[in-house]
Amino acid sequence: MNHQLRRLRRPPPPPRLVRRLTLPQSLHHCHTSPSPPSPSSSSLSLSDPPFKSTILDLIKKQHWSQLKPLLNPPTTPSNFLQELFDSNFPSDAILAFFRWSQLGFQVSHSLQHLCKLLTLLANDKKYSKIRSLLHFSVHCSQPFSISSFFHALVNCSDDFCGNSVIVDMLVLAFVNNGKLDLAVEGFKRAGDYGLKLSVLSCNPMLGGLVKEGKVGTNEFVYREMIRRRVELNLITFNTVINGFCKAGKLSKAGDIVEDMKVWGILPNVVTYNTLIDGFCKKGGAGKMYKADALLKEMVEKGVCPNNITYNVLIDGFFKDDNVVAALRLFKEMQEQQLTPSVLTYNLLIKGLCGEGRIDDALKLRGEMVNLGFEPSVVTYNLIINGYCKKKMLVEARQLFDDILKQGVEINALTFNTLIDAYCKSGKIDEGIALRDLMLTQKVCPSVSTYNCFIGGYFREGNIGAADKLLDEMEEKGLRADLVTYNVRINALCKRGESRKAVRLLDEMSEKGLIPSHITYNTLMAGYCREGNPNAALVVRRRMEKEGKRPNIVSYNVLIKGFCEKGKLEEANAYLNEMLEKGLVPNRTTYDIIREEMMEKGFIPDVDGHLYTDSTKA
DNA sequence: TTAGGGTTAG
Repeated sequence: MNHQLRRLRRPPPPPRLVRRLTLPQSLHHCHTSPSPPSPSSSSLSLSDPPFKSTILDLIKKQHWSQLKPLLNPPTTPSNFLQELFDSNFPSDAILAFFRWSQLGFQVSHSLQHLCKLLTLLANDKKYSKIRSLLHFSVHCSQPFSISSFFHALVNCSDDFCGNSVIVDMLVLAFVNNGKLDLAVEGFKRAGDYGLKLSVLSCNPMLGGLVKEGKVGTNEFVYREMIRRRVELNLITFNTVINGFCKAGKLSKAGDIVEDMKVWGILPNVVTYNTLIDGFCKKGGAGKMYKADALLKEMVEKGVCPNNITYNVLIDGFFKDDNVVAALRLFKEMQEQQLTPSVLTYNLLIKGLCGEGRIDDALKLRGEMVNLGFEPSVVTYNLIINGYCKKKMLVEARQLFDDILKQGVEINALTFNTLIDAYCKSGKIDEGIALRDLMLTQKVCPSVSTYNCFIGGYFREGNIGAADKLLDEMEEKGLRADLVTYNVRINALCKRGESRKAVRLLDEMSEKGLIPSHITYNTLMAGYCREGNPNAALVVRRRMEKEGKRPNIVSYNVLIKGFCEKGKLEEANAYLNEMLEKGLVPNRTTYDIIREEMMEKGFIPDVDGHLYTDSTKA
């Protein structure tokens, strides 16, 4: 211990206590072991062995009330702590005092003291205590800057390994407390100091970055980990692959799979599931073909698909409007002896409801109950939504009342689904009654609840009521979100005030909200409806400047806009551009073409290209 | 210690 302490490069010691610590009278009688200090010694220092062991005993037994009188002015918790350091108290005891004094006296110890304690614990290899101390410090104490932490740490110790462990756990503490920016800053600074971090902190940090959609930082950390020779593991690769997949950067995800090979790490079922999900959700044209090919590849390579593999694919095929393939996979899953979960059934119920096949969805609910699965609130929300989309409001309400009676824990989403359906069918009063029920059921109306009502009032043309709700929402501390703005923009566009609506884009960016495809498409549709497709093109440029490529709906809007203006050449040009970009035309695209262009002699072929009778010949 | 589901907006 002494040897280790000598290795600490200490800053000049703070002045010793002016007054030597004085043992309160009560303490002369209460300590049992070791032998009490002599009654004559009313003034003692922690360097006196008997007094030291008394204090140590009090700390170990957590007899704080007896310790408290020692901390009266001019002694402070901080200089008492310094005494503990100077008197070579064991790290455990110092830690116990540190935490108690922070909680009991609401003091935040200095970074110097924190780092000193951390290095003591590192010397003693008490890593779980370092982890919890840092978690506590990041969670409860005054915020501190990364640079001052590093400064204090290297002043305390030049032990490379110990300091690396401490910083590793500091980064982890930031991640676990949702302070990702600080975690990344700590990671960068560790590189400046040449400290070596591990996957214990880097993997969770990568995971956090994926959740927040920060794909650029995710890639930076990954590359930096390789450069700093951090020993990457399977989880590192899977997490980075997930980051790229979520951002739609599938070829980069593929590059990481190649990196894995270089490292001699084989992709596992998580790797494949992540990639398959990436293709299902962001794969563009032919995505399900590629996803299916990945399923075959994993089987060939001896990686066994699991529940999640099938869930992801079933969801993907439903979203691709391929009900047959989705149901085939459900069957295949059971043939593989894989038991579907509640989630699997929910995906199937969602898919069937989306196709309007409520009866089939209900049959599946029966099947899952027979198999012993308890339908979740998600299951019910899906079925209620299915009824609502088919305008079967009576059935939706009946199911809602039933599950309420059964004691299913319905949530804001359940209410919102039904409220929105009422608002859309002109029964806003019924919606309001439901909101009252929400309050009695102790379910808090959310921003989405307000969005449903605001949309409803706008649809009715009751601008005053909508504006009032917007104010009420803010008063209640609920901040308008992306959908709120989309609803407002849509309302303005429908009233022929697209120019006013465009101004809301600036308000959004002031509030830190990023407009979505829907935002821009709504604006473009607004201008097109006003007979001004060229203004829609200006919106499109703005959208592209913000890094968003037009999607199918964007093209549909433009094609329709130019069609209605009789500018068929332009309409056709946008259709071709859409096909060149690998976007797959949907039903709306065909409808637009049929309605607007077929009478002009154009006919769409199966690829979505247009031809006339003469070109076909 | 990494992968999968529900509402509102085009």
